[in-house]
Amino acid sequence: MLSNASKYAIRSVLFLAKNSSKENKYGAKSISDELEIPLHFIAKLLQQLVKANVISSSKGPRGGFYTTTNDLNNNVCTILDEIEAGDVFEPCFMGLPQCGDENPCPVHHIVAPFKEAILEKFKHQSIADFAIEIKEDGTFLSLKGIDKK
Amino acid sequence: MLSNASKYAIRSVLFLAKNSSKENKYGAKSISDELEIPLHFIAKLLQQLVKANVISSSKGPRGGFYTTTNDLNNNVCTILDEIEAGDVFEPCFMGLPQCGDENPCPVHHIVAPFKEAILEKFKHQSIADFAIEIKEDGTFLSLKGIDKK
DNA sequence: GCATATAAAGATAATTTAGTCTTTTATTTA
DNA sequence: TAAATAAAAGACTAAATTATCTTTATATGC
Repeated sequence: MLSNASKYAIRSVLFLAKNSSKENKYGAKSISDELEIPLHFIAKLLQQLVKANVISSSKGPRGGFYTTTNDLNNNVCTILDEIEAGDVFEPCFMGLPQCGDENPCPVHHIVAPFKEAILEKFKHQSIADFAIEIKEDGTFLSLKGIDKK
Repeated sequence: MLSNASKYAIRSVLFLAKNSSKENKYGAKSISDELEIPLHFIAKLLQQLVKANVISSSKGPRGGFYTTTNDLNNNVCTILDEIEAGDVFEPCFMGLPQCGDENPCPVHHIVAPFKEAILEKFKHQSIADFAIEIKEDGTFLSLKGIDKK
């Protein structure tokens, strides 16, 4: 459903939202290490997100990527709009060109509520709120070094 | 989540399950037309499914693809096992290598129930039952010629 | 001001997925 | 038995996605 690029981008932004500040920046290298994402790939994506004002950056020693309180007003869909070509959630799960409530594919009744739920989160929850939730719930953006049960 | 190949294959098999019989076969061309799938692409997939005993075929005039009652005992996951490399539903929505109930990503609680629901259908409902349900519910495998609302 | 660290930019390469084309083989029917 | 039809098989092409590499620009600290 999401491309690797989108997954990488979302996790990176949420990571910065959770951990960074103007005084505490993260270089592409450390994000790459922390989230186990190919360095040059995530570097590209981060650049793109800076240009789109989703995150911020500064060059030079002690430079890196970070989020401002203003950046945090965005939501996850802002990221997707930047990375993906079209609407990621529009295409029918079974590939029908015009699947919808009126003309449903055989799994529409299962897929539609899921899409709604995820869209609610991605569209209507700010990055800031999402990051707070992640802190509170203790969910993960990386499982580096976590021993699998 | 599903590749085009999988979507094409699933729709084709369900189409045959719903419409075909030993006496009423469908050529690759008519399936391609009916479901609006590239001819040579679906031809390849159908061949693959015949070899895997998911559907049946016969060559020559009045030949084509069809399903036997035995074929119909399969389920959708049988198709996916044939077309896709690994488990389509295993990968985490956010890309975490070991996301699960113990170590959930930030959307695991939304995604997991969906995966369960779709897997229940794809793994535990026979193609036969699925086709019956499609007939009863009037859901669509193709929207060719349906006027969009 | 110089060395260094880091993002920015752009070119290139590799892989996967999607789609097409051609030839061969089997079956049916006249 | 010949002609027609349709699947089977395999080679090939195209496009999208993923990933890498190299160079340039900019800010920092000494």
